[in-house]
Amino acid sequence: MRQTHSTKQRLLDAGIPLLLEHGYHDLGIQALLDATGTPKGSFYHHFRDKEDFALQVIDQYMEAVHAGLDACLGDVDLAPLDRVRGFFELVQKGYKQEGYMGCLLGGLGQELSGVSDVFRRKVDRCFAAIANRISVCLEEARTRGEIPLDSDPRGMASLLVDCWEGAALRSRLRGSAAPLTAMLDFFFRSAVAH
Amino acid sequence: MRQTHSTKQRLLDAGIPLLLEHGYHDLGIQALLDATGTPKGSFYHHFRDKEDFALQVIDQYMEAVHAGLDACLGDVDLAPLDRVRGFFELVQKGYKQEGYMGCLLGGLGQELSGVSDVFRRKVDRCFAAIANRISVCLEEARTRGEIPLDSDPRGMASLLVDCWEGAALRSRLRGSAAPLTAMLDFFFRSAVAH
DNA sequence: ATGAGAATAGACCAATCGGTCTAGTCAGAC
DNA sequence: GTCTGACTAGACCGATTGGTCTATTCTCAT
Repeated sequence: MRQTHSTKQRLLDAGIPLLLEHGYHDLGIQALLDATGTPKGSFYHHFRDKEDFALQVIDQYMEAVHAGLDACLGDVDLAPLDRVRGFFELVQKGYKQEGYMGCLLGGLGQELSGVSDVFRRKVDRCFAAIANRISVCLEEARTRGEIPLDSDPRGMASLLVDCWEGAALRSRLRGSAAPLTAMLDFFFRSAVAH
Repeated sequence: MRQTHSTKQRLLDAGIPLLLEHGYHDLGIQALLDATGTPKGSFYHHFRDKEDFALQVIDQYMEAVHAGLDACLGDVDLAPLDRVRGFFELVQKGYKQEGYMGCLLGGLGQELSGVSDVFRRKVDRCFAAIANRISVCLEEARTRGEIPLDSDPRGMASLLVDCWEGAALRSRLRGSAAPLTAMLDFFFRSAVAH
């Protein structure tokens, strides 16, 4: 395997911003090939088809997300609730760098969930995985008394992810971080005292 | 103009569920034509092109939304906050009837905002219009003391719409109303007492 | 050195895409 | 009746789509 790694990786890396911008159906294989200087034969050597490619791009995206979660949620110097907020602020910085194109999961989820159960379930599992990790932190916040004892960490984590996605869409539409920060402010203020 | 009205209207009516399910790029003109028994000539008589059609479908969708707002927000027998909640519960009923396909604005906004400024701005204006009408009700709630006097009705309304869209996406992914009700419960509980 | 398999390279394919074009049909104005 | 413009009807078009195929080149183990 000569430089299989670099070619396949190059395609996956280019896939994230291209799928973010164009979505699935508007991104032609040829456009991806042109953008990366890859011949078609290579693409179909490394990927079964376009769907396989997009699914692996999602995996690639999720690796970065989990790396962000690792970095933020594991910071024991911070209070649990601040770790969670820190994660979303990190993601927000990423959005800004990409020019506020929102979240790949939200984009592909919206475009494809009506037409493909594979993508629908895949994206849902990704959201559930993120919420799951956040709920651990929220549970710790609960036992520490940072949030009310009768809070529901799992429900709150899922809600947080859902609302974040909505704010990310709006942020994309407006090309601004305002909807994201407004959402975080509201959520964390409400979570502490309800 | 013989039955221009019924043909054009038939296309627009069919466009809402078809665009909801397939999104923009996956909905071929021919599929729309087949679904409605319309010859291609008629389509291009009534619409400049596919984009023009989709934009008019959005207008059609917004008419229903504004009708729902009229019905709910004008109900003076209810407290202002309950009117707002009533609106979203009405929308939620609609989602259920369509099999939880989410919101057309969110779907097209996600798919097309990276690729078309026309759609990006259009969808953003639609969200802003909805939030605007809701903010009037929230302002009334504020002066009546239903929510804290230092609340920001405009910001809250925008936030509510954004988070709703996120919950609608999740509801679509899971084929369930749970994310929608969870979101509403959290928001209205938090809005009252912050 | 050579054989094997991984990877590259791009010509090629049928199908579908959005859109155009011309012909014909229809209702109402005069 | 007949003229006019709105509307229907679908054949047709070039471009592009996702995907296949064969030929070639490269790397590494032996």
